[in-house]
Amino acid sequence: MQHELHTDSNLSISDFTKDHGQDLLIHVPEEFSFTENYSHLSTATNESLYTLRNGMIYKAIAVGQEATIVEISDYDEHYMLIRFVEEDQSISPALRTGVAQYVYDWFDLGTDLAPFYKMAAQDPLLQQAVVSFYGLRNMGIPDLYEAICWGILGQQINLGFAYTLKRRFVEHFGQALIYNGESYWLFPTAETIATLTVDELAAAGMTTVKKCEYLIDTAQLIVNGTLSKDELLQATDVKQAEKLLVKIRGIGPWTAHYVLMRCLRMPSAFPIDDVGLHNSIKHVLKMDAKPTKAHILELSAGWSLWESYATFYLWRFLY
DNA sequence: TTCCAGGTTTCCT
DNA sequence: AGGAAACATGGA
Repeated sequence: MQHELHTDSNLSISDFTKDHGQDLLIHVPEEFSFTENYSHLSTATNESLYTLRNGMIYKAIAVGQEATIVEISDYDEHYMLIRFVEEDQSISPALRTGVAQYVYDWFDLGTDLAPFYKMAAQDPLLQQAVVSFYGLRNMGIPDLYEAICWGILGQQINLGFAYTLKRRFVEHFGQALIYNGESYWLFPTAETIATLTVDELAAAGMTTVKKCEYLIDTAQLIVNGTLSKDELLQATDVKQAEKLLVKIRGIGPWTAHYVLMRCLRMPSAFPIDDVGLHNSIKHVLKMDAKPTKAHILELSAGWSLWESYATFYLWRFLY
């Protein structure tokens, strides 16, 4: 798998961060626009896991058993600023490093987008996208359980309702950190959900019974170690990783690729069945009907190793 | 009421 | 392996 990743794994997070008093500066690559990523985040309706205010991002982040609330903002051309907002909280070195790692992963700062932009400039579907959204990163979901849940919740329902379900799930079973009287939520842990019953999830407003089963089953697989990021990363390629995921009830090809794209960061992950992707292609090419799968395969023939970024950029047209 | 939504499972050649 | 049918549920 390593040969497929666009990142340099020999570097550690400390190579990208520096202290700024109590706060932290994190280095951003050249092809990066804070505004563009902020604007992407602002398209989420009814998001329960972060808050946007005055150009700054507020989010609770857990690292092991610790957690804190951070404020992320644009600093200068080369850095973002991560501020630990809880005044009298002492931040352990492990938490500090973990937060930096999380933000680095969340914004996918390790990917060199130059080759993608070069390819996209010649691609009829992508050339407009990469101009319009220059500096946008594939903002991911670093936590595997969260990524799988979000995939499952989003299956075959409109996105607005998916956000409603996620909020109910988070606010019933997640943990809230309080700052200035406002709650900042951590996504429920697999450990928490693994012990619940379908009835308990249903009582929390998770109206689709099948989804409840899938959420609990996958939580148990993660808790008992059957399913992990390490296991998936050891797959030789996307196809094999997909096989590992699709074995699980509730995870089909779409969810598998969605998770491989947004959590495992596999460049070739490609949720080709995604109705949003279809609508976006239809929009960009001014088509009367949604493209067929065969047509999409043709259109994406030149995207090798950038399928996931291409998809992410095309989605951006939908909002 | 009908149709659609960031699909998956089941069942069928 | 690949394809059609069944399935579930809220919102427009």
